[in-house]
Amino acid sequence: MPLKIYNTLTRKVEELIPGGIRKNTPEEYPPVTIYSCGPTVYSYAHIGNFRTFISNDFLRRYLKFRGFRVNHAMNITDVDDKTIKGSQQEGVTLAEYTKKYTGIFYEDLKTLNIEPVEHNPKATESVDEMINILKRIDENGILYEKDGSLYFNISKFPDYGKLSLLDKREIKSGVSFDADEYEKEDVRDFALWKAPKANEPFWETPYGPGRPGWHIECSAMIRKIFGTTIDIHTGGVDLVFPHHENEIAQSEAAYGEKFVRHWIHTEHLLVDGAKMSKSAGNFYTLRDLLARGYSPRSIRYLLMSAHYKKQLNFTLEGITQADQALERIDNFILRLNDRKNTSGENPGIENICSALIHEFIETVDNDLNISGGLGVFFDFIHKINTLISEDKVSGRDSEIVFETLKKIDHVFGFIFAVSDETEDADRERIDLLVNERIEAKKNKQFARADEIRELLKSEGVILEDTKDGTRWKRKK
RNA sequence: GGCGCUGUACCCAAGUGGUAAGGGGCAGGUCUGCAAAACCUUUAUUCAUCGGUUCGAAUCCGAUCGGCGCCUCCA
Repeated sequence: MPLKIYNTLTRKVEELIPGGIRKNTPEEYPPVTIYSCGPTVYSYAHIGNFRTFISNDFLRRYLKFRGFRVNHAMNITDVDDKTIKGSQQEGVTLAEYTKKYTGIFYEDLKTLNIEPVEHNPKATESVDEMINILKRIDENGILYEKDGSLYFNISKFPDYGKLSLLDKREIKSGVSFDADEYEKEDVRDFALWKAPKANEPFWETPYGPGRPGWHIECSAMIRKIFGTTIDIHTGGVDLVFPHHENEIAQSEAAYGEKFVRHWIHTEHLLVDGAKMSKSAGNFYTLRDLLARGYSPRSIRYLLMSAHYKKQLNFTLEGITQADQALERIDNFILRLNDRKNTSGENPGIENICSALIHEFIETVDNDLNISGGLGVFFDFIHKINTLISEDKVSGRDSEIVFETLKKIDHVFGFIFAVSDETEDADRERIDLLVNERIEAKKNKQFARADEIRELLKSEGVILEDTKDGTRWKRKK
């Protein structure tokens, strides 16, 4: 069973064939080249941004889990209207300004347990490659200059519009296509290079000074890192038009070869059923949510748990539900830990574990069906839980289960990766109290036992009396 | 107006021709000194509505109604 993913360009679910030449196993393929449109570092990224980045992270992790090697780049857009404006308002250089928000962005990625990727190119460090592309487009007669800016001539690139089905679109009357204050021959031509304005940073080129148009940044970084056709290009749906359409036009017009094999677009996150916006009061950054006491792990779970091609309606209630799902996983791990010192061996465990891996792959291979994968995973927990209740899981068995959980967590990143669950400083004291309570119960001093239970409860520690003894956990 | 996503139980959410996964919640049960927690069991003759194709449809086709997004910077 091959891994299949929906391709925005062809509008079909297609097998992923890295390098374009079919091989027998994932390991035989060349590394999967992936480019993800990253953030513009002008402010804190919001949770909608992180939905896309988590969906990219899931793709990357799953490919590795399946045995593919990956070579993944995510850019940092560190020059555009917003970053320039922001730096001017704060009275700092563009570089200082973007450095601050780039740092914050990386911190947030780490908080959400999003894996670092192999390359993080910056637009400002890729200007040489942009000039190369400008030259090639110029040589091919598709570039024109007007008032110091350079434009892409859509009429000379017949393939223009194939990603966004532009020929099928009709322009709503009243929508201005000329909103960026630059003169163009055709309203749909787009700026490759923008003439410098007063007090704005600029770079020297053979075509004169100026700064990059937004779209050419990505084309240049992809060329610089990967050189040729890449396997996967990802981004949010809003980037289909015009950003990705323009990337295709530039790169293919410049180099005459296929730009990208698979386009993957993550649908938008809604908040309380509507588009997130500051004016609507439903705009959240990651840090807003953390300040309200929600855990990064729950947020990761929630953002990950729905299929990438469907809009995800984010609610605070949803985080709570995600948190409860995670608690089921945590309780499972606690129960598993309790089996550590039991002896014996249940041959059925190994079968259940390998069945989980097989079913998981079979499910998720179908266009990254994460919800289905979660279903398979919770089924597995249920099966093992039942065996634990029947006393049919030994210490050795539990180790096999743990190994399986670790494998799956390479994809999920929320089973064990719990940065917010550090070693409890009060562990010793709590253990002592718990033991005192066990003694009290033995001696039928129930008043004292209840007193200890209440004391710990007031500190947020929950005791669980099981038939094998008492264990405790922190209330979330 | 065009394009795209979408409508599955109280909430979240899989399932694209073979008879409704999973999580939360609710309700029972087990365990317990009592509780709590945990675990177990149960919870949609039905998939927005209407019609069609088919031996068979949530899944395909047509119509209708509804939610959301994009078409302007945007993950």
